Amino acid sequence: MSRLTIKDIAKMAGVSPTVVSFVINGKEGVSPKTRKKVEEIVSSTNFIPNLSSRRLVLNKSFNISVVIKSTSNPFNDFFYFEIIQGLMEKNKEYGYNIVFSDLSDSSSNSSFLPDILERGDADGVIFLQQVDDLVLNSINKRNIPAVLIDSHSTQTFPSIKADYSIAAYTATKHLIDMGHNDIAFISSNFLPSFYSQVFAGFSKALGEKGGFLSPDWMCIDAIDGESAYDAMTKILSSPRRPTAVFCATDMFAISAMKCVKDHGLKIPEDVSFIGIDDIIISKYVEPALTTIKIDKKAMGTIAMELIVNKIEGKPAENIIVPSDCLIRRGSVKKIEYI
Amino acid sequence: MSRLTIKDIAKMAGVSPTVVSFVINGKEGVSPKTRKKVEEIVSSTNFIPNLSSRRLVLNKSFNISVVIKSTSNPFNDFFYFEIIQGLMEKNKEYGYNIVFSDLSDSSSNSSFLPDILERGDADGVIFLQQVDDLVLNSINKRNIPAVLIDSHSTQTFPSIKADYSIAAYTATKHLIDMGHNDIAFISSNFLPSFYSQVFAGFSKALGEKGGFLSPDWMCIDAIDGESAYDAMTKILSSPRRPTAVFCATDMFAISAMKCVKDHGLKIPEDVSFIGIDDIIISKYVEPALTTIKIDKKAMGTIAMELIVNKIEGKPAENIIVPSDCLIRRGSVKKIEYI
DNA sequence: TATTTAAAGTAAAACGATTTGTATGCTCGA
DNA sequence: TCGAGCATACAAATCGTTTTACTTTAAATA
Repeated sequence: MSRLTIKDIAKMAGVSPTVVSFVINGKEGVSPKTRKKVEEIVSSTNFIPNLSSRRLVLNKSFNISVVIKSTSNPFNDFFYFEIIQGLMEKNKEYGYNIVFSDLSDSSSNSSFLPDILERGDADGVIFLQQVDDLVLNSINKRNIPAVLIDSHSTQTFPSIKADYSIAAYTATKHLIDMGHNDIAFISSNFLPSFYSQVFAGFSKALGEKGGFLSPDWMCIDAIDGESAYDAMTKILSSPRRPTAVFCATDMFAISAMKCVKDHGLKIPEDVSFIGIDDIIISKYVEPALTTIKIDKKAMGTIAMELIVNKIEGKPAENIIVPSDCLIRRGSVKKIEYI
Repeated sequence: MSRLTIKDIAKMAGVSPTVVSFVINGKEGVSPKTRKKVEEIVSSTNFIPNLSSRRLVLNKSFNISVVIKSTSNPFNDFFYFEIIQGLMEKNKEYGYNIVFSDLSDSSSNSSFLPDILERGDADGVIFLQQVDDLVLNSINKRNIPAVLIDSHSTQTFPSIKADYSIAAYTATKHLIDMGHNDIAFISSNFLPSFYSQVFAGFSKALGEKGGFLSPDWMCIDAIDGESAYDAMTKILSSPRRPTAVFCATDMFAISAMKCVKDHGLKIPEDVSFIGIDDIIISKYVEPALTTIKIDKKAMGTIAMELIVNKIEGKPAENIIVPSDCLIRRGSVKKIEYI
């Protein structure tokens, strides 16, 4: 027994397929009486119109492609998953298929795009994290509705970003409020936009209080856990030791903390730490990491809204999610001046 | 300018659409000469046949639904993501769309299935983690090819499982080999199959060496981080203290370790710990957790193979992935008997 | 009552592929 | 030379919807 078609329903209701289609799609031109009759049959038979044929005639795939880079470091997985939960939750309102693709699979073709986009099998695409400009160019050429999440791209696409300047400011200010004056800085300059935001926020807070900024304590080229560890080693080898370390990401913070512990120092007694992101691990390291929460789930729900707007031809602006939520945990010591 | 169709290609090649279709699908009945001509035009125009129409005529969605429970605890995210990476990697060979759905969205309908399955818009489905029997019944009724990952269901579906009996045995044996005799046990009995495997492995190892099994140290009803913490509290309050704790999951281990630290005891000097799973966090806690690796990525790639076999009508057996890989880190102390 | 107008319903043509059945041309053997 | 047999190629039907253009029916107007 194969699935019911619209013709079957039409026959059962004693009307033409057109009427059934009208009823299902809530269109005008059907009398209340027949509308009701059709509706009853539709619901009693649990009829759902065949999606393949709708796709064909409407020239719409009902797919939204979500692109990730599986080659990135495992810490990103935490981000991804929270974002994805946001996407899926919001999508319940829309009913698209959320299709995952990995950017690395584009090696097969020449356009740098995942296969699903190449085939024209998605109504829109959401990119998680940083995307290559080559990819975005292809997207532009093909006129595919796209939304970027947390990307520091020069291209103009609707995007959802965190304000890392505010995050860095909030974090640094907290250190200062807790009595710290000698603060080290570990960040990445790999993404210029990210870096300039972080540095702006950091130095603004420091400037307000006339804090001390030692070149020995400035590390701007961390890129992963290892390099953050190395950066911390260098900072510890400088003549003076900072009382606190500001880290542009929780990942940097966790690795740098490990370095400090390996040197036999105590956190936060000897050195305090603060990060940005609030990844899941941060709650479980010893001591738990004080950090600024970046609400990835919210980024997901907003991304879903934006992409659907874009698909439907409505305007889709850039959104910046609040990024000043301080999560106090155990990695920052309050310095009392007696 | 809209996409090329098979008719356009046919016209350009001076043949009928039938021939183009045959060439694209590698079918017999086309002369080498025309085949070559068509192939050239197809590749020079980058022609890709419209998927929607293929779906309609072939009655195939080219979608595989991957079902997760977003309501589960955040630790699961780690599993999920590794599995998903395995799925996607293997899928490069097949070219399906990997579509995510959340089981909790089934509240809208009465069949307990995610919408995509309800609509008949997936050729198969992969369930991550434990699934309700109600759901599986619906799947059975609808004859949807399905594969279960790491599920302890009574129903018969092709599945990919870890052997937690071997894992527990390997873990416990390691503790014994390291000189431990007094070993506590923290597990969940929420899933009977999981529990019986874990206990079998644990007690087998203990039995071989005539180890000591104290009822004070047996906790079988942990369910999450909190309850594992509480279980550990109880164990510590017993008259004698174990030298090591076996935990059925890394999550339990990490929480129980926290409890031990909160009691002012040292790991592994005072108490040793071993877990099962090797989730990402385990590497970052203090001390890093010694554990048995469950290869989630492999489970993903195998799941993809199984579901495609099932879809294509080939046999798909049950697979048990090796579960005896010990990851030695810092949470187990070697007891020297002088 | 005759005529106009709006409302309700339908038949048929799309959408773009696959596939079946048929026609054409060619080679080969008798 | 004729027909059988085979390899190629094609026309047309099909999948299940949506949508356009048209027909019927009923109500409203004069």
